[in-house]
Order: sequence, then structure tokens, then C-alpha cells
Amino acid sequence: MPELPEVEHTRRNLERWMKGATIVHVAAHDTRAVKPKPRAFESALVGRVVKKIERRGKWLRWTFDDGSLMFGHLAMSGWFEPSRAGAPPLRFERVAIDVKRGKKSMRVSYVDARRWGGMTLATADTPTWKKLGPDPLIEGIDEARLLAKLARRKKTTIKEVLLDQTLLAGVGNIQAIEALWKAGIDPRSRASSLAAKEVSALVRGLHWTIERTLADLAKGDEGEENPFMIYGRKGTPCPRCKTVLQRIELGGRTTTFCGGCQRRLGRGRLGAGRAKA
DNA sequence: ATTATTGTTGGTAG
DNA sequence: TCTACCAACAATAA
Repeated sequence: MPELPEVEHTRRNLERWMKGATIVHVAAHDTRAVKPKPRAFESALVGRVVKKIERRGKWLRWTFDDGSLMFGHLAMSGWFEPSRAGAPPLRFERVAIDVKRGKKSMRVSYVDARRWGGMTLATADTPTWKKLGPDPLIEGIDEARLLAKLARRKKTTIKEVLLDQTLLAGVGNIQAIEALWKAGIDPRSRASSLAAKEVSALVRGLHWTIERTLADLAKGDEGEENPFMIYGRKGTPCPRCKTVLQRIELGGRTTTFCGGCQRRLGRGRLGAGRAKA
């Protein structure tokens, strides 16, 4: 489920459900989903008041009244779901957090079939959090800095580099695919082959797809089954040029792209051999 | 039965 | 220190 837009959507939900609330009960059903171990996790959280919930890339950070922190990651299949305090556990529920704000009580459940995500308590920012690159929605993307960083990645394709969370925080497989399509850049292009002009188009593409996905999430159930322009649409015509979309693998991840209007960079020199789309 | 899946991490090697 | 590559983590849905 989650890349930057989904995690931001989740953060907004969590803020509505938990901000300013007191944690009255916690049940960690799965030892893999929490750190420290369930009993210690539960007792550390009970009685805490949620002061704020922030996001950086795909990571969430809760700050509590005593200054302690909780980091959360949804990995591939995690999400948070509201329900009634005291309700029986949901399918694949790993953690249930019961909160109370004024007279209102509710439960916030962490559900994760694949069990790759979870929550970690801490007293300071984790190394992983600190290493995250700029977040497109928080500090934005500095194109000159991005260009300089891409220039050092001589071997790797632009698609693979975009998934590096220390370069930009929050870009995942789908957002990378969509942004490259929007920018008209072939995902197989070496990262170092992008010039300022292409970096600029890519940054616009990233903002475009992030905002688009957020808008779709805001619709709730009204959203479409596949709200993306080309992700998951192999074999269908490109919405822009009608060429049949292809699917390949890059760095172990499925990549959809259009061979008709996404240009392969870094081939030939001085523009030789580059056909107009 | 086979294949694919929205992500990170830790080890290795250079 | 930085870059690149790979296996591991697990459970579902088509």
C-alpha cells in the first residue's frame, strides 16, 4: 500500500484519531511488529499523550508528552484502521492502540498481513530517520543538489536510484514509474545521464504524481481501482502516445514504461541518434 | 501450482 | 566513506 502519498494520507488520519489523545491501552499481538518486546512496548505507551505525528518519506514519527518517540513503517502491506475500543482483533491486526480524548474513546489498529512493517519506541531519532534525504512535501526538492547527487551514480539506472531513500525520501516503485513517464524519461537511462533540464522535468513529474495520488486518496472509496497512468497497465496503449506499454525488471522491481515517448538518455553524444518522440 | 506484490536491511565486495 | 549488488524477511491474490 504505502509510498509517500499513502503514508501522508495515513499521517493525516492518525492526527485526526490520536493527536491530543491519551493512550489508555495497548495490545501488541505480534512480537515482530514492535520494539521493544510486546510487554515493554505496551507499558511504555500506556498513559502517554500524543503531541504530534510527523512523516518523513515513508516513515512516521509520533512525539509524546514525555518527549519519547515512536517510529512507524508500513512496509509493503501495513495500514492503520480505526475501530471500536474493545472490539475483537481484526484479521492480521498486529497492534491495537486504544486512545481517549475528552469523552471519546476509540481504537487505532495496526494491520499488516506480510509483517514487514511495525513500530519502534525510541528516545531520539533513529539512524535510519536521520539518513533520509529531502522530503518532496516538507523541504521540497533542490534541483541543483539532486543533479549533483545523480551525477555520482554512474552505473545505476535513474529508476533504481529514485528508490534510494537517502536521495529523496518517500519515492517508491509506483511514484518513480509515474514520474518518469510524466517526465518522458526512459527508466533504463543511467542516473548520471540526466542534465539539468531532465532533472527539472523529473522533479515536476514527482510533484505531479504525488499530488495526484494524494487527491485520489482523499476521495476514499470513490477512488478508482488503479488511479495510476501507467503502473499496472502493461500491454495497454500509452495515454500520451498510444504505444503499447512495456514491463521490465530493474533492480529487482517491476517497471512499466512507454518505449514510444520516454526517451533513453546517455546514448550517443551531442544528441546524435536521438530521435524526436 | 505458479507468479507477482506499493519496501527495507544487512552483508559483501570493490 | 561511497557505490553496487544480493538475499532475506512473509503472506496473500490472481
